[in-house]
Amino acid sequence: MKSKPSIKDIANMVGVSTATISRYLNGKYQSMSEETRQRIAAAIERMGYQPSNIARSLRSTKSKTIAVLMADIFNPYSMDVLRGIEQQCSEHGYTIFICDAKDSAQRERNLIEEMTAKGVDGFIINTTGENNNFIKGLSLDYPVVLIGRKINGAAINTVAVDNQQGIDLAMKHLQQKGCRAITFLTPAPGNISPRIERIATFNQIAASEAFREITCHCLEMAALESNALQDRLRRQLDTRPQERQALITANGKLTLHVIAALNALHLTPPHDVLLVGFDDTDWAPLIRQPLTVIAQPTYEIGLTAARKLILMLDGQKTRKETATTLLPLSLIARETT
Amino acid sequence: MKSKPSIKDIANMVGVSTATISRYLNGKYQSMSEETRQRIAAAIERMGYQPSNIARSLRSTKSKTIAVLMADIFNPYSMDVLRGIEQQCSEHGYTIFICDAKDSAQRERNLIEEMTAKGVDGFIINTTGENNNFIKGLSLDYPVVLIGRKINGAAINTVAVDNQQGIDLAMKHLQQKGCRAITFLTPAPGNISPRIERIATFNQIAASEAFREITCHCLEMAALESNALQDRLRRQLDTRPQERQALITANGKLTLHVIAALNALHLTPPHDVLLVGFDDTDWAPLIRQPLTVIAQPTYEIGLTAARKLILMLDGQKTRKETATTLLPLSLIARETT
DNA sequence: CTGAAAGCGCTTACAG
DNA sequence: CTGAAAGCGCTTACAG
Repeated sequence: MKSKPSIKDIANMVGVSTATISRYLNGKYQSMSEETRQRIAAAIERMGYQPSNIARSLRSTKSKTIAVLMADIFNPYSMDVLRGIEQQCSEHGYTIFICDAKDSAQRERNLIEEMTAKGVDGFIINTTGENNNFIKGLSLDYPVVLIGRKINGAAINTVAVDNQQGIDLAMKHLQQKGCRAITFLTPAPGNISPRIERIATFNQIAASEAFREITCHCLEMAALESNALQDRLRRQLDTRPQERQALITANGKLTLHVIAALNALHLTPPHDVLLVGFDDTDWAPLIRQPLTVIAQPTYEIGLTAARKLILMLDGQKTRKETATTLLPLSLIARETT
Repeated sequence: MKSKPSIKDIANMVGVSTATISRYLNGKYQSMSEETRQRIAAAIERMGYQPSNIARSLRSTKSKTIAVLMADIFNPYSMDVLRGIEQQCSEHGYTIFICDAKDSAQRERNLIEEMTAKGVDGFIINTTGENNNFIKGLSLDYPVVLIGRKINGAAINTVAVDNQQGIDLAMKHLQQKGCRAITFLTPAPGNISPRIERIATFNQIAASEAFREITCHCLEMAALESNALQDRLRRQLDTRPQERQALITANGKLTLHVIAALNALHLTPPHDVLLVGFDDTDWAPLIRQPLTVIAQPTYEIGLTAARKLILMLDGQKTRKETATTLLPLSLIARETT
């Protein structure tokens, strides 16, 4: 392993000081002669020299890296969001550390500390919802953009989705299809804003005049293991066996489990029960019955979040506009409804 | 943004030199008095001091970071592999840069250079197959572990899967189900070793005595867009309309497209055609007909690769054993066959 | 247009 | 048990 050349080697080779090489590296070509510039270029080329980012970071206290923390990276939602973030960041010369909190608040905190120690320039966070004060504190020291999940009363830039609209879309759709009973299946909301918003909107619409004739239930699913889920679904659907019933599932992962349970119960949408899921996953159109879905603009969420953070990082001023960007959801009607 | 305390601040606070603080940080407790040690601990705690990893990296030329390059990160295979890598790395104090080459050789090269500039300690690479010499060169300067895709004649540690066995599993299974025609659908092999191996094994078994009565075709799919694929499949299946036919798809992404095409053609497995796919994706059991699958031990692949690399990094000697670990595939029979 | 010099925050022989 | 000092590879006023 031949040790890599440093700025000093290049300086010696060209016969100038390291300062000049540094200027070259930073594109300050006006402050050197054309000849010097060309000789430096040649030497760098010949030696295959690459400046050390870590040395640069140490000096400039900018590392050109961003930490991206996801509450659960293996949620299909997260994957697409990451794609958007990645695209935007690499375009602007930022590298990202992708971190998975695995739905653990403790892990989330550790990761944040680890990342500050790594010297990242900023954070994009899809939070577990359990570290609100911690993250508020972080946002005082670092540029932070929140994704999907808001933190109450914090002046933190946020990119989220219009959950009211999403639930509205789903319920109107099902109403139109003649459903007489709608059950909303959601994970326990915890401190997670989109879950809270969706549940609140669901209940609100359920209580509205327009839905007087429709029985609405919100069901928090704790356990996702197959038997419990089957039991729960069977009981729920048996309540009104004669009526046209519908299920709304709050995210892609949950949908997958619900479909498995439905299969096991030999219940086929839309005949036995209508089904609308949040998140347009890649398998949604191909499932036993292609799935009607509330699609999140996942790629755009990631893109927007990254763009915001980069604006904060590169922007002339500390752009403290702290806006919450609300992106729209859309309903894609397929065979399950 | 109050600037973070440095080792100097702690040293001043405690009234010792930075050398002593550094020793403390590196756990060299034997070389300081119990009292000093406790006072340092207290000061660090009080100030919320965190050592700067980038400064440490600069000094020690170890960054405790690993670059993970994936040819295509949005392949379901890649996701699970990453999970295994992540788990193993974080357990050993390594942070990973996840990079997506997006199937571009050029991008792959750029990423590698970028990562060396970032000062990573080693590489885990699922290569595009187009940078063999480049990666061989890299492996001379850095610890490298290859994932899934081998590089010919290179002394590089590799974690791969037993593709011969996988194809064998699939074909025997289909033979047993009474198929008279088997078509293997694969992306163009390029320089990608598992594709080459699977195609070779397929042809080899097809030519064997045991398969004399079975018509076997290997079909390289260039375009995945729906119409072209439908046409191609229709033509292939129309060849022998009277016989029991089967399809083997070479990876999860391809499977998804094939299923979509089959749906469009109103062909339902296993009635109209049997279907075995490589990769046990999360949607595989839930598809219109739960999918028979050759499952890769994806998580284990990632885990093993990371473990190998860490052994090279942390190991006392440069363990140049350069073994290729071959992991077994398994067949999960579901409703499509 | 260019260089000398200080310094970013650590680590590590060396000396005591 | 502890410190002074050099140095990792850069950048950046400052001076010319």
